[in-house]
Amino acid sequence: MKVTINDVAKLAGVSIKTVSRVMNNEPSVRQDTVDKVMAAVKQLQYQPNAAARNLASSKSYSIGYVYDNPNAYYIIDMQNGLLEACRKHGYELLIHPTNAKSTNIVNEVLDLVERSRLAGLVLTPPFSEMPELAAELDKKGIDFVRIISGSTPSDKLKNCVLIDDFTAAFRITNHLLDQGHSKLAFLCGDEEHSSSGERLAGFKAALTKRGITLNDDYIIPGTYSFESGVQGAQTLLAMADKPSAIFACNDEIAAGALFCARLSHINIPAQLAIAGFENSPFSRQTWPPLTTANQPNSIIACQAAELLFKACKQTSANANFEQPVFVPELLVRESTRA
Amino acid sequence: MKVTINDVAKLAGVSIKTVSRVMNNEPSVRQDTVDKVMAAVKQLQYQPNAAARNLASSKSYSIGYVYDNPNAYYIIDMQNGLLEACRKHGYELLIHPTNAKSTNIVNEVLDLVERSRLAGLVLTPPFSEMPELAAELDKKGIDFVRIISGSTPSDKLKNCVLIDDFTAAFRITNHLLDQGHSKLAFLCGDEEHSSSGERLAGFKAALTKRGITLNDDYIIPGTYSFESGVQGAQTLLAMADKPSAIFACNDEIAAGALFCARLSHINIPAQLAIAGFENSPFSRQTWPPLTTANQPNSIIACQAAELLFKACKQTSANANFEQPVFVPELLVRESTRA
DNA sequence: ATATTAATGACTAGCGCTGTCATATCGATA
DNA sequence: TATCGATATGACAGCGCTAGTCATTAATAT
Repeated sequence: MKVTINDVAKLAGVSIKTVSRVMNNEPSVRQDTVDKVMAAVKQLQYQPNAAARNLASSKSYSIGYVYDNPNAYYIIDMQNGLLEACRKHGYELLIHPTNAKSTNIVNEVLDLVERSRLAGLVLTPPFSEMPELAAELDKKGIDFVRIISGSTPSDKLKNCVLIDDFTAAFRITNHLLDQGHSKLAFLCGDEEHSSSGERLAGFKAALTKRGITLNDDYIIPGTYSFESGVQGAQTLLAMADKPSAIFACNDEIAAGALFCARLSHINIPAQLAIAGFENSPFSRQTWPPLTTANQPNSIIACQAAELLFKACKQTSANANFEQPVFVPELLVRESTRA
Repeated sequence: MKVTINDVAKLAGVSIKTVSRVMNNEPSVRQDTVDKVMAAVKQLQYQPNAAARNLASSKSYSIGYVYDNPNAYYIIDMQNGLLEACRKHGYELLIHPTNAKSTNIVNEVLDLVERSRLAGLVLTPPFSEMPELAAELDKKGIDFVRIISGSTPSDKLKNCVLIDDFTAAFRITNHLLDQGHSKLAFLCGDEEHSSSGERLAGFKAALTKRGITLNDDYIIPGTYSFESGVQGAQTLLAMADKPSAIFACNDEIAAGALFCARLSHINIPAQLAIAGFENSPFSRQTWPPLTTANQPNSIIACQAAELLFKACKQTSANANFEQPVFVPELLVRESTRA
């Protein structure tokens, strides 16, 4: 019934110490010994007792995912990616949704790590973009990986997985320009999310490159929400000189803009092109379907977790982080097709 | 730095065993002793080490949430509700998405419980509707709570939280009838989800009560997906005698139907009324917004977890389960408003 | 064959808590 | 006040594993 390390040792004909060595990937175990042990493990379906392991080694085999994001699809994708990596490496995932704006969020996270004896943390925006959090975690020697908006690996972003929102936004904007639009508006997401800034920067860069003058009035601040999209579009459509295309910072905003356009009996895309970002499931389900950029969230999350596991294994001294960069890919759909 | 039970015992002037008793709410500890200990706990900010607890007691303070549902909003809501209850009771939540159709799902779940030493399980459809799973869990003495579609508490549903889809569907149908419709169609969800059957039953009951003859051709089998809604609506709209209202088994399906209606240039709700179910966030964001029924998922989940914790504490012998029933509430929006 | 290194095992000591069982304390009764 | 049953508390072992220390053996080099 309950298989312990002893049973494995007996079956493999080695000492429990050796089994322990194998289970923990310690060096200086001969390959055929490893094989013998692994065979026994498989035969007995041995699963080390996590509690005992944690207790004895005072570090756990679980990582935490701290998030505060209203987008369910995003979270689920992230979770699934993280879980995939966790399963592969025998870790457990502890999810910790919380309010990013709470005053002592740093302490809350620190508490979480201590209480649950977490081996590490995966942070997504806005947590991945809090310098004071990163600093504190570093100080305490807590391993973590951040998923963050950015295009260029750098020393400051040591333990980061980068999402190149800039380039993706640049491409979406180019697509809009290719459709013959020149009066482009931009609906921003939350200011404190750097993705919003990056996307806006990509948007501006594309205009500049084509020599198109940017109309500052066409840049509408907002948040990553449907309501914000409705409002933003309202503002734009009330202008004497309306834009002919809207680039929304994400699909929710774009869906809001679409909703507003429909209220105003404006034909999409004939009278107004709308593009989103993120490739949420519903971006295919709006009418017309939204042009957007696909962010492979679960793959990104999986990579982030892999990176974290690597980090956990090496001493911080010789830490040598890769910085994978993902460029969301342009998906052209009817909402912008001439 | 690290506070152990010893520190608390010393400060409170009692033995560690007594502290343990207090921490576990065991009876036969005098009130003033409890107070002394709790004061020490508070002063030292003591947090019991979960790993040690698990190891010593061979049962853990985590529960599992097993699910297989494509609906991200649903999952997130459930998770949040479960987490709320977990935090309150000092439990941890282990999420376990998996494929419900895999052949040996029962073993997989059993494995999960054993490997992670789970204290209990929360099951949502379709897992909550697998008699063989429930039987096996019962046999192994594993505590679990099911969230399930049903209206009447009964012995067979001992450890269940019920969602009264029947009544909710009955009310939605009544609303449709009140709008003057008499040619009502129904787009089914997955057959293996009993919610689909319950909702259909409620639909039929409402028609019967009003003495309206049911057109069997108007009942379209399908799955809980947008695509299914598109297809179902296509079938209905291709009929010589089209229905004037569609009741979709959930919002996704309704959104699909909406999409299809738009493709066919059919005006909603003037030419066709469409109602959904679930109150997904996007049901407010379609055009026009969808009439639906609100299922308070996170509250339901929280209740389920509470029930589970109760179950964990009592011996199965004197188990005395409540069976809370939730009736999703009708939300009338533009998609059905005359 | 011998020196040198790499693999492995035997043993021990915990990790921080809970379970068992023995002991101490208490209130009530005779 | 002595006695008893019930209640409250403590001493101690052990959960299953890791990690350290040496001692021992096997593999490789000289």
